[in-house]
Amino acid sequence: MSKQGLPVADVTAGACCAPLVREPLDAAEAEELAPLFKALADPVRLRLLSLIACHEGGEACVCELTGAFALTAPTISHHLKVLKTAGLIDSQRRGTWVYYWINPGTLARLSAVLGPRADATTGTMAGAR
Amino acid sequence: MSKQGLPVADVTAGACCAPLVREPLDAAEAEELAPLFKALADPVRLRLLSLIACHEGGEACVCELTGAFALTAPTISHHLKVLKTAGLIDSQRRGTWVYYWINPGTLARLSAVLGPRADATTGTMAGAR
DNA sequence: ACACTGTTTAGACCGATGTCTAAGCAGCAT
DNA sequence: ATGCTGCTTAGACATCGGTCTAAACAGTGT
Repeated sequence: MSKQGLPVADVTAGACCAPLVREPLDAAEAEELAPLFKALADPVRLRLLSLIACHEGGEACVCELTGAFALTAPTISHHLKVLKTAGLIDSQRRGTWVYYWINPGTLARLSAVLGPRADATTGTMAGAR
Repeated sequence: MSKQGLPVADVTAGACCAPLVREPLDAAEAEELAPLFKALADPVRLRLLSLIACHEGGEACVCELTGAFALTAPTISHHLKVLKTAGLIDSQRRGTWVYYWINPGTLARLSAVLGPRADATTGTMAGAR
């Protein structure tokens, strides 16, 4: 159960994850990372991400998310789109409802970039470089 | 000396760092975290942070940073201010030059929030829960 | 076919943000 | 004192971003 326990394996992007504090980020990496942080740079989106990740089964229906905020459905939909475009979540329509789940690889990558010795990414670097 | 070697101890905010994916972020935490991610949500600031962190001695003079970008000094100054306001870096004037260094606690906190098992924060949670 | 519910798209509005130029402040050196 | 260099502040300008309402699209059920 719980997709959150998975070993993360899938690190979406090609660029690897030398922590920010280990070697200087080159311009290209920075351009690539900034939009990810931008997607996280909103309290509503942070909570959405968290709600989705923590929801039983590792996925949540939009209707369950909308209720948690004092915002209209279109606004929630907008935020979900931003998160999805950034690659932080994925979605699928199932009958009437649309379900969203987290893409753990993207999250892990960000954590790795910020972390002083971000190894939580598990096998991704295996001590290399 | 290198302030970056410090044991991090100081995790600025009171709210601690249950990873995003472990339990739902409440509104207050989200409001508090979002500005930190916003500070990171710009390629120039990401590179600045990285340049500062990686610079020998753990600190860098503004004049060394400005050269790395095709931007005017005021713009760099602005970005440094944003990072400083967010608590990601600190600075001190020393004679003619102003030096900036990273506040590793803030960075570690963010990494912990994103990471599935972000332990990099060192003793902060010590395997609890 | 129709109506009803859930979700997204389109467009408008307004405040926030990145960049610049011009000007100010802080130290150092002549 | 005066000027020179390093850095920041102030203000202007253009763009981006979050929110809303209105309307469209997708599925289900009668």
